[in-house]
Amino acid sequence: MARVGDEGGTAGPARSAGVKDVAARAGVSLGTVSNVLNRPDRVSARTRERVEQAMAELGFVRNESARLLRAGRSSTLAYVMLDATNPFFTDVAQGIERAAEQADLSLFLCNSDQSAERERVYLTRLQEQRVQGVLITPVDPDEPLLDEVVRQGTPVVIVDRVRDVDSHCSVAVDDVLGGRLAIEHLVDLGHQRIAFVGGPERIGQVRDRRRGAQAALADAGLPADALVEVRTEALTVSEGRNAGERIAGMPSATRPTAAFCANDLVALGLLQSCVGLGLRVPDDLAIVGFDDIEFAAAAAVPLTSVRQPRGQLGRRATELLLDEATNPDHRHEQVLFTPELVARASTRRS
Amino acid sequence: MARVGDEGGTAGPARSAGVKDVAARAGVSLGTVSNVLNRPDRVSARTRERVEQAMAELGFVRNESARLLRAGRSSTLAYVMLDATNPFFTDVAQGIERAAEQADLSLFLCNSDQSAERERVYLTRLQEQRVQGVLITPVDPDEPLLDEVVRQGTPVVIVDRVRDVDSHCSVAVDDVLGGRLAIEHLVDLGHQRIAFVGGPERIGQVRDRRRGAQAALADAGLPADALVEVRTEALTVSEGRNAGERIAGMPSATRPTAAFCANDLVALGLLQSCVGLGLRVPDDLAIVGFDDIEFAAAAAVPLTSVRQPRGQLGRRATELLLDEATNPDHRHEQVLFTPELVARASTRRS
DNA sequence: TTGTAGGCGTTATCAG
DNA sequence: CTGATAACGCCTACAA
Repeated sequence: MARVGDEGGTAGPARSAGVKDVAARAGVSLGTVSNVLNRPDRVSARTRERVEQAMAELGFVRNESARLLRAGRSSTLAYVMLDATNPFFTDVAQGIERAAEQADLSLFLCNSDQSAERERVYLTRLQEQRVQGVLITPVDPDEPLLDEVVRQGTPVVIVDRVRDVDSHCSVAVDDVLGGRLAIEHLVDLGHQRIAFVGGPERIGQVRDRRRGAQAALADAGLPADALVEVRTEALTVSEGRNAGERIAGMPSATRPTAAFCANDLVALGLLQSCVGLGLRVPDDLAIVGFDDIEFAAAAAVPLTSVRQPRGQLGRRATELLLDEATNPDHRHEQVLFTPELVARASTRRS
Repeated sequence: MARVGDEGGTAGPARSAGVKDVAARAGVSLGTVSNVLNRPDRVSARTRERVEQAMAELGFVRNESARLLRAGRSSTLAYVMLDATNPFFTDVAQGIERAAEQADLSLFLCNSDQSAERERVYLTRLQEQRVQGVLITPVDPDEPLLDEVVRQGTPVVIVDRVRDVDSHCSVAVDDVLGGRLAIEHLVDLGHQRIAFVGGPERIGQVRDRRRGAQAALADAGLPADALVEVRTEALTVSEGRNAGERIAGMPSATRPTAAFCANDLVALGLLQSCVGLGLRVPDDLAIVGFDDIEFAAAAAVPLTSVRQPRGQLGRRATELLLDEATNPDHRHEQVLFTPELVARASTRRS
C-alpha cells in the first residue's frame, strides 16, 4: 500500500507522516529523527534543523500510542470530578492543573456528574490509557473499582472524601470542624434555633457537617432540638430554593433565626428564595454556607461561609499522586485540612 | 524475562497481564481472547465465560495504546475550554458530554484558562493521541494551529466563537442580536443613559454585544453617547465589582440608570458592589447580564440576562464534529443560535 | 474454534 | 551520525 511523502512542498492533506517519512525527506536515518525528538543534544545543530524543517513540511505529528506502547506510562493525569458545574470542584481542578503543569504533566478532566456508572467508565478508560495517575472525587468512596485500579498499578488519590481504609492517599477538609465553626459563629451572634439544611444522608459531608453542628450546640449548652433539620434531595441551588420556601413558610414563632447550609449552592438558593419571599437577611434569617465559592462572596447579600482551601486541596492531592507514582517507598497519607469561617453580611449583627 | 500469570488465585499485584496471559490462563488461544474482547458473538457462551473469568482473576486491563496503534483513531473527544471556572462553559461542556455519551464516546475536558500557550499544548497532545475530534472555545479564533490540526486530519469544531473563514464548523450565538435585545429591553423601561460594561476589546463577544447595543440605541432614536463605556480588564466577577465602584462613584446627575454587562460574571460583581455601596437595584441602577448562568437567576436580586442555549450549543457542536469525523462528504457549517432575553428583578419596573 | 504470522509507529541498542 | 533490528501489546487474517 502506498504511503505518504510524495507530492511536493504544497502541503497536501497527507495521511499522517511518520518518523520514517521525515527521515526520508530530511535525508537522514530514522534513528537520527528519533534522536531529534528525544535527545536533541546528541544531534548536530545543522542536521537537527534539517529534520525539524522536514517535520514542519510534512506536518509530522508524533503518534502517542506508539510512543506509549514502548514507554509503558503516559505523562498525563486525570481528575474525575463529581460535578463539573459546581464551582467548588472547578477550583479544586485548577489547583490540580497548576501543580500538574509544574511537573510537566497534562491534566484531563472527566465529569462523572454524580453517576457511579459514568465514573466507572472513566476509570476504566483511564486505566486502559495507562495514565500516570488518577485524582478522583468519587460518587462513593467505597467503590470497589478504586481498589482494583490501584492494584493494577495506577495510583489513585481521593479528593475531598476520606476512606477509613488506607489503600489510597486522600486529601480532604475537616468537615466536622467546619460544622462546628459555623454553629459557634451563629451561637456567638445569639441564635438559639438554627436550621441545618442539607441532604441526602448518603453524602458523607452532610453527615459530618451536621455532626460538627450538633457537637457545637451541645458544647454551648443548647438542647439537641435547637438544630432543626431541613432536608434536601441534593446539594443544588434549586434544592436550596425549595428549602427556603419551607423555612419561609414556618410560623415566625417557631421559625429558626439562622440556617446552616451543607454547601454554598444550597445556601445561595436559600438566600434567593427567602429574600424573594420577603425575609430579610440577616435580620429575619442569618445564613451560613460551606465551601466559600466565589459566588458566595459575590451574592448581593454576601454570604458567610466555611472556607475550604480549594486550590490547596488540589495541589496537595497532586503532590501525593506524583509521590506515589514515582517514589518506590511511598506511604499512603490522609491529609486533612482545616477549614476557616469567613464572616460576611449574611450573618452580620444588625 | 519472566512474565506474569503464575501465583494462584490470590490476586498478587501482578505487573499487568496481557491477552496472551489471559489465553494461557483460560486455556484457549489468543485469537479467542481477542474475539471475546471485540466480537463476543463469535465465541461460545461457555468459553467466553472462562475467558472473562481469567481476565477478572488476572486483573486484565486492555492496553489502549496498542489497540489504538492498529485502529488509528481513538474513541474519545475533547473539549478545550476557555475557562473551566465560568459556569457558562461548564454548561456547554455538559451538553457536549451528553451528546458524546449517546455516540458512545468519552469526553475529556481540557482547560486552557485563557492561555494561548496552554491551549497549544493541549491541542498538540490531543492530536498526538489521535482523538476523534476536538471541540474548542479558543483564546483566539485565528490561532493558526487550529488549521494545522484539521489539516493533519483531526476534526475541529469551534464553540461560541466564529471565524470568517470556513475551514471549520462553528457553533455560536448571535451576539449582536443579544446586545440588541438587552438594550431594547432597557429602552422599553424608559432608560436613556445606559452603561456598557465589558472588555477587553480583543474579545469578539465584547465587540459584537456592544455593536448590537449601539444599533438598538440608534434604532430607538437615542444619541450614540447614551451608551456610556465602562471598560473592564476581563470578564470576571472581580472586574465587575471594580466597574461597580466606578459607576457608583459617578455623580448621580450623570450616572447611568442602567448597565448592560458583557457577561453574567461581570454583572454579578457589579450587582454586588452597587448594592454594597447603597445603590438600589433596579431603582437606582437596572442591570442586564449575558449568558444566563444559573447563578444569575439565583442572585438575591435575580438578574435579567440574555440567555444563550448553553446545552444546545454543546450538543449541536458535537453533532457537527461527529459528522465531520464520519461523513466523507461533510460540509462545514456555521451555526448561529438566537439568544433570548430573560427578564428578572434586576430590571423590574418599580 | 485454534495457532501463527505480520504489522501498527516509536524507541532503544548495537556495531559500524 | 548511520542502518538494521528487536521490542511494546493488540488485532486481523489465514489456513488448519
